[in-house]
Amino acid sequence: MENFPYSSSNPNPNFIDASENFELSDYNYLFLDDGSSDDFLSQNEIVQSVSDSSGSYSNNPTPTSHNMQKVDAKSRVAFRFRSELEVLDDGFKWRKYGKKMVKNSSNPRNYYKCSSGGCNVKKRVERDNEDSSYVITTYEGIHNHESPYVFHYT
DNA sequence: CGGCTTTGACCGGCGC
DNA sequence: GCGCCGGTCAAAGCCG
Repeated sequence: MENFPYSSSNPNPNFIDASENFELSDYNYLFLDDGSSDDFLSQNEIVQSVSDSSGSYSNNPTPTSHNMQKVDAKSRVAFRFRSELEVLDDGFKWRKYGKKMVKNSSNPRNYYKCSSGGCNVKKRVERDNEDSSYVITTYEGIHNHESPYVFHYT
């Protein structure tokens, strides 16, 4: 879990605590975008890349220090993990601003924005169409503040 | 009363 | 230009 790609830009112990909601082996790092191009993978392509690789991600980038740096530059990150709850507390306050049924999925997609003032980070959450015990969460942007639940040990 | 959800409307990009 | 599709707005309602 020390390779959690968001840890460098958003140190957040509470997110790691959320691991009790799913097995670590069920945690799948999906996609990382440096923002240099706009051809973000469609949701179908993301789901496809998961079912194809069945747990091992030889074709996908792994969170190295190199692309973690890229995350800091732009950041668009998708995760897929087993969870009964759609929204697990990742330490930030989110305000929902939309819900949409997307094509090729029977499940709705929910749109959230970080409710902290001036912070423009967005997040979208949807269930995996083929295995509804999985949840796909996509983060976009970098918080201009740290999590209100980060504790400092001095 | 203030902040958040809910929900349909609205809008912009893209393909035909 | 038109309609589909995904993303966002905002009015109304809900709840503390």
